[in-house]
Parts: sequence; C-alpha cells; structure tokens
Amino acid sequence: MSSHSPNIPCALCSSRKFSLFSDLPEAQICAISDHKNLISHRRGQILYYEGTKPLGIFCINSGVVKIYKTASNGKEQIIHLAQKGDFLGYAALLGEENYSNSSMIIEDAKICFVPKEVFINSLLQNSEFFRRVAKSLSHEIGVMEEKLTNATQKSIRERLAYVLLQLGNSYGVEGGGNQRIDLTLSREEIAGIVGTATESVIRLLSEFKKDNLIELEGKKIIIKDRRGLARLSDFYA
Amino acid sequence: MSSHSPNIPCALCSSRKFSLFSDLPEAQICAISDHKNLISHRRGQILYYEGTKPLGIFCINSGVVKIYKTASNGKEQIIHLAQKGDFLGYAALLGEENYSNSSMIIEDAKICFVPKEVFINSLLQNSEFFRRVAKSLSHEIGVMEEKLTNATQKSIRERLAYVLLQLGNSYGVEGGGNQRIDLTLSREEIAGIVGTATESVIRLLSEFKKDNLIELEGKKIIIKDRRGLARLSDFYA
DNA sequence: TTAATTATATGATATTAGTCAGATATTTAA
DNA sequence: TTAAATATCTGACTAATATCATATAATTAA
Repeated sequence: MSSHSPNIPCALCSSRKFSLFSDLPEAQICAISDHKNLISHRRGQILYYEGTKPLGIFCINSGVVKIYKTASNGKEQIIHLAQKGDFLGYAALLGEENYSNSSMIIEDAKICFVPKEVFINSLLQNSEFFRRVAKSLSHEIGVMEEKLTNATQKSIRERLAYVLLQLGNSYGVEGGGNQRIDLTLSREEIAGIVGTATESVIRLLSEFKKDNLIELEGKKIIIKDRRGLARLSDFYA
Repeated sequence: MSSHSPNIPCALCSSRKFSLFSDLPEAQICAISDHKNLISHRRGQILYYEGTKPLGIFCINSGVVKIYKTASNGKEQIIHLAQKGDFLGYAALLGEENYSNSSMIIEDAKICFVPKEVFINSLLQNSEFFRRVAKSLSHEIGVMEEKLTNATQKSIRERLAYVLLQLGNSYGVEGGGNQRIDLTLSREEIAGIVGTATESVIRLLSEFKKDNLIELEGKKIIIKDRRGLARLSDFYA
C-alpha cells in the first residue's frame, strides 16, 4: 500500500515553507533530514489509530489527511483536515499520551515521518522552534473552542454553510466567478466534519443547490454565492 | 471589587503542588514570586474578556473560575471550570493571540497574576518547565477533541449525565453513600457547560431526580447513583 | 419587611434533525 | 462487461430539543 520515495532532503522540500520547519537553521534541517522517512500513501490508508503510542511526528509534503475520532455510536467526528506543511501527532508526542484521534489519507499523499527523539531534540536545542510549536498548539486550542461553541450553539444548516466556506478557503479553485472545492469528500465525510447525519447533509446540499448557493457535480461542490452562504452560516466576515 | 492580599511567596503556596509550578527550582520560584500579584476576587467578577490582549498568566490559589465563549446567539458556552492550581491564559500568551475566551469567577477566588515576561523567561530558562507547559497544552487539545465529539454525537441527556459525573469527580464531597457537588452553578450555567437550553437542563434534572439518580437541594446537586448516570451517559468507566 | 427582580419549574407547541425504508446512481470487483 | 457493493437521494415518520408562555419560588434591592 505505502511506498518509500526518493528521500528528498528537507532543505529542498517544497512544502517546508508552509510548515513549522520553515525557519529552522541549516544544521537542524540536516539533522531532521537525515533521520526522516518520506512515504507515499494512497487514499484510504490509515496513518495512525486513536489509542496507539506515537513514535514520531508526521509532516505532510502533499495530499490531504483527515484527523478524526470515532464516537461510541460508531460515527466519525472529523476534527480537522490536514494538508501540505501541516504537522500531525506532535500534540500526542508532547502530551506524552497515546493518540487522541485517528488519521486517514483522503487524497493521495507524501508524508515524512520524523522519529520522536529527533523532533524532541530539535525542540530542546532551539527554543525559538519550541516556541513556534507551542504557538501552534495554543492556536489549535482556540480553534477547538470555536468548533465546540459552534457545535452546541448553531444549527446544522448554519454549520454546513460554514464548513463549505472553510473548504472553499482551503481547497477552493476560482473559475467563472465561482469557487470549486477541489477535494473529494463523501457525503458521509462532510457529515463527519459538520457533526450530523449523512442524510441531513444530502438534504441540505440539495436545498443549497435549489437556493442557488452551490452547484453539485458528483462529489465536487462549486460555491456560487459566498455571501449567501456567509449569511446563512451566521458568520459575517 | 478585588483586593490585594498579603503577597504570600510561591514557595509557601498551598496550591502550588497542584500546578505546573510544582517542580520548579528554587531560583525560578523566587523570580516568579517576586513579580507576581495575589488578588482576591468575588463571584461574578470578570478576570479577562475574549478578544483582549493577555499581559500575563493567572494561577488560581483558591476558588473556581469559568472559562467561556459567548456565541452569536448570546448564549455562553462554558469551555472549562478552573480551580486551585490551574493556569489561565497561557495558551493565548504562547499563541501570541488575544484571548479566545472570557473568564469569570464563580466561587470567590484568590488568584496570582504573573506578568508575561516573567513567565516566558521561566519557560526559556527551563526547558523542562517548557515541556510541562507544552504537555498541558497538548492534553487540553485532546480534551477539546473529546468535548467536540460528545457535543456532536451524543444527546443532551447523555451529555448532562456525563457533566454531572465530571462535576462529582472535581467538586464532589462524599457523605451518606452519596456525593454532593459542592459548587454553586445556576441552571443556566449548567446549560452552558452541556451546550443546551436552560429549560432542557431543568427538565432533565427533574427527570434524573424522579429516576432516583440525583437529589436536588436548591442549586446543590447530590449524586445518588453514579452507575446509573454512567449508564445513561453512555460512558462506561 | 416589602417590592422588584431574577431563577426555577412545567406545560404546550413548533422546529429541527435523526432514523428507517426504498429507489436510483455510482463505483468496485469478479 | 456484468454483477455486486456502496453511495446518493428522497419520502415518511419519529424523536429530541428549542421556544414560548406562564406560574411559582428564591434572591436582591429599596
């Protein structure tokens, strides 16, 4: 399923500029580069499972990964979609806990694995790097607070509209005045992001289409009216 | 409203053993001690508001503080109840962002304020301390993931049962085979923790009482049947 | 103490969203 | 290519929970 690719050095990595590694000094980049492992993954592959022990961190070079928890009712709550430049698993590592979530490739990906010791040593040798990692963790907490508040205080319609806008921001491709979400998600996965039933997503997408807010082309969603969605999402920005 | 108390040194602080400061070396304890400020707060007082700039961190010596976000519908989502030994505001500080939430005293409290520079210097001078803070941030992320998943995948009844069990764990006083939650929360605040309407909390509490799971004495809740609540919460532990 | 305010409680109703069932479309595997 | 499996869609129904209204109790202020 997964395959090792030519191990391009971090110094030449095209996604590094998007990542926490972006300003690391030469020496540390080399140390990490020497110990990392670039692996190609196909859609559907699991990167790690909730409850298992983290042995290092993952750094996404390309592709998209969903981070999710499986609820007691069997449904997936998607916490986050991670892409190019994002780090995965460093919270579990720094928290000295097992993974609190699972992760699965949803768009073919190339991902580097950096062993725990190498990553931790980099942090300890470079407090500026440590600060950036802490900053990222802290930011994540604020994001989660926002998600929790939306989940409890907003309707499914509002949340779906908001999710579409966010997907547009992260994966949108402009064209003909519209914005095409260039990411293949099943209705069930969209439901997992919103935190609702698959049928509800299907119904609401039909409704949004009828109201000329979006266009549907199979699994692809094209946003036609961002303002309209923003109004619906109760999120004016 | 608030008053300065005799500025007891951190070295003698009774709540330090519960906090991230617990294993700090003597020299740093003194540095912090020299710059901190112990202030007494009454129920209802605001410690800080969402959107404002953090100037330091708060360390709770005694009392209880609610950390919450105000949703666009005006309702409060309570993120967390903080007590003795808990740190507040360090995520915003390390995230170099304004506060992502507000905090209000709900049980008269004594709280130390440690200025930003003093706290950051301690982190940079002591990487073990920095690691503990990062560990705490990381743990918090896992907790928030769990809360989000519960919010989207569980019913209000399940969530209320679970919240009562948690309040019992944190503020419970055993007696007569029962567990009294020794914390005054309005029904509205409980609704804010669960993420529901006040009337729903009132109704469900009445139902739990009818089913002999709890006892109600004004605002105080006595848990009579932890197993029953655990079963109801769909959380078997 | 009394009045005013606020919190709690309960009923009635409306709305939202979940579940179940069946039809069609799409994807995958033989 | 065809069959099987899976995903999407739609309708009908149900259940959960929010909202609104009103009554009572508790708390606060005059």
